[in-house]
Amino acid sequence: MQTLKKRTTYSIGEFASLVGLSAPTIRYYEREGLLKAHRDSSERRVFTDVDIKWVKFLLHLKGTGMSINDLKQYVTWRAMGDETIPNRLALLKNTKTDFMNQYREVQHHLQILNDKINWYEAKETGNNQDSEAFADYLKRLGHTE
Amino acid sequence: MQTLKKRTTYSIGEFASLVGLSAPTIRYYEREGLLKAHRDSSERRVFTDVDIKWVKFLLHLKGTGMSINDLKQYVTWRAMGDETIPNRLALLKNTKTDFMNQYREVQHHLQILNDKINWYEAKETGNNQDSEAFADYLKRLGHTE
DNA sequence: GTACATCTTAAAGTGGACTTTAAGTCAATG
DNA sequence: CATTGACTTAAAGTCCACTTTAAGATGTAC
Repeated sequence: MQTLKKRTTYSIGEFASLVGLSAPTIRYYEREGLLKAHRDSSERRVFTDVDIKWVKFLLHLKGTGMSINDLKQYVTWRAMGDETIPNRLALLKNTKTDFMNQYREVQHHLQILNDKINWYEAKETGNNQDSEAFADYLKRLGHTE
Repeated sequence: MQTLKKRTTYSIGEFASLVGLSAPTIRYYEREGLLKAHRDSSERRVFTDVDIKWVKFLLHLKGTGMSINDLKQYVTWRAMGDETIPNRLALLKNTKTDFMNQYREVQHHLQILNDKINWYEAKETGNNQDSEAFADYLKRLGHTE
């Protein structure tokens, strides 16, 4: 059973748009050690599909709240081999804990935003009980602060 | 039926810690026009419970993704009276739309973070199918990218 | 063979949201 | 009545994550 691997490579511009970043940002990430590019005969960066997967993974981590510095730490540990798996796991779990806390807060913020939108809409359509104040409206809904 | 209103006032330091900000941040918000403080006989800022409610409300809006500039716009419209309610409503609805889009993205990021944590844990306890690659693991779970 | 897009580097600049500094005022306490 | 701590202002500084600039090299299209 023979497997044909597509051997596609990308310039920094192609690569950048494939992962949704700018070329300067890719260079910046490389300077920070988050990725390393191969080079062609004239020192131009060459990227592969594996690099795409890697950057997309980094962006997922970043999207959960990890800073560039956190990512650097992760990448450093990764380069050190399997004995740093506990470190990486702890970092990811802390990230998750922070994320979940933020998540809860943000849901409360959304609730207030929704309440305010509904309050304005009631006010606009004249459905407001005698121009009820927002604070009283919230109290009536059982939403604090 | 007589109502006793507690007439408590706060210095900037007390106020700041009550709303979870620093005194310089309160001054910064005042400079930006997000709030205005009363002053005592020696020009020191004086805040009330109403101000606390107001700042907390602003922080809820801020927590849904509104920038200081968005808040300034909101406050400006608010000061112009009820004819700007449609403007404010539109601003809040746009904020909500942006928020919901971000929310969905971030949930996907969390999914990948969770998958990676579980993958590491499987790897640690030796429960990994022959050191299955993360990409294959994701594919098996039906999680893209 | 020349124009043009795209790449290369190092270094400086940007935006947002504060934070810090410096120099001074004021009220209360010992 | 001097020290202390909390306040006042304006202006400069900080942090993060990029972005922009400048000056030059290279490969491709006509």
